[in-house]
Amino acid sequence: MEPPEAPRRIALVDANSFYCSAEKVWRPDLEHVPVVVLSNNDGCVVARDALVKKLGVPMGVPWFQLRDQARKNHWPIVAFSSNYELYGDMSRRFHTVLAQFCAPGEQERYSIDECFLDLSCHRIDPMTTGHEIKNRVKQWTGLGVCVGFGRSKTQAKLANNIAKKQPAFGGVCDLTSMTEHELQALLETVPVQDVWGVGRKIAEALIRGGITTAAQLRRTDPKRIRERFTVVVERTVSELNGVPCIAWEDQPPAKKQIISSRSFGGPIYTVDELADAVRMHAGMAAAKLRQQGSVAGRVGVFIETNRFRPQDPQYSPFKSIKLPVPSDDTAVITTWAIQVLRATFRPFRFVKAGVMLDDIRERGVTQGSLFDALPPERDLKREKLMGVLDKANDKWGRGTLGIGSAGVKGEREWSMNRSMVSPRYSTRWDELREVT
DNA sequence: TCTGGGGTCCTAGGACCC
DNA sequence: TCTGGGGTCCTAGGACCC
Repeated sequence: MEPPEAPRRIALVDANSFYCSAEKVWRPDLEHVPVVVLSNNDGCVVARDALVKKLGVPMGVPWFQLRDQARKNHWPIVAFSSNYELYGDMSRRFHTVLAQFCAPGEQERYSIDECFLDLSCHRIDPMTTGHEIKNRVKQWTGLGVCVGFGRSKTQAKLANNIAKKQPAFGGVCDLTSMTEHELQALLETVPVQDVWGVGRKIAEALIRGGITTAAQLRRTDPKRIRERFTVVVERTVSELNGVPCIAWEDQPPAKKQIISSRSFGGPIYTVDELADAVRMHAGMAAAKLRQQGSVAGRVGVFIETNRFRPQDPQYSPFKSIKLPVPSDDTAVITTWAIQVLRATFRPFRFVKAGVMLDDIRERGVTQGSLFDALPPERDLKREKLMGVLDKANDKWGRGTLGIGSAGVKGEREWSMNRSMVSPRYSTRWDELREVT
């Protein structure tokens, strides 16, 4: 029999209103002004600061609706177009500070603004360490964070949620030092839909069955949960009980699917204009593919009409095709994508297009066709060309170089609207913050 | 007029094979 | 002419996450 494993202690550090905070760090004049950040195309609200949340603005509202509402109510809301170069750099700083608190394999960069730390092997007082983390991130990056400690990732997420929503905790919540009785009592205060892994549908079903709090979910019979739902929810119950079921991933695994898509700045009606956008997305997706050293075996294309206009005829097909030989070559992927597009196109009023790469595997270990006498030779000339493409787009910005007319910089009907974008303060010399 | 983008995992069901 | 069950692979769709 194996010795029982020592209990784990996992921290989840989560930045508060990350995109808004990343903007406000550079705009101290906006400290007391409500701020939102918009999705691509200035479509929806994807981030709200504390002041906007207090106004009762829900996540995901269309900006044109909020703008009118703000005008009517005299809310001085300031909106920013999304500035991913800025957020990416702020994220890098955030994770770099957190790396100081653990060994390399003990950090999992879960998302742009969330990070798990496995501190099981550190002799720490969680509350003290939690506040140290919070203070140091604030001091070095300007970002506010909350810290949650638990015996599993789900518990750590839950602790973080409590730290965020219950001011009495002061931004740090430690479930690992609580008695069973304290833990269960605290979880009584958490609605079941706040549990990580319980979304809208499952929450509805649970509540119908009389399970309304995290404490109740924790006490359910895993077998019955599995019969009623899936293994995913069963694992959540185990995790709530402090039994880790979700793997630790300190190295980000290679993507199994890569998507590039975007709404257009305005509606598009012709296949040639769609082809232009699809070429751009094929190029973007292929570049991501090369970056992780993979090839794709399937290329798919989707185009969409506007589902918010019920008066319009709707047509939103997705079609994919298996490549004769898996590839990471922009020209190859583009050619097939355009072919798929032309096969599905019908004249409608389109508002969005995208390219999806599937059946992704490591480059170099690909099996050639049975009928190939020799393994397919790698085309060194093409690889060199792709290398130049990637370097140029990396250095001078996306869409500097493309195949054919794809992604040549300039205004088109389908290019994005982002009229309220802030400077890239931290990554471009010519956009540095000026102090006068 | 204007309503995001990019992922993962699981399950069910059909095709196909032995 | 009739009839079976088990296994695998693939795909579509649903649910979740940030």
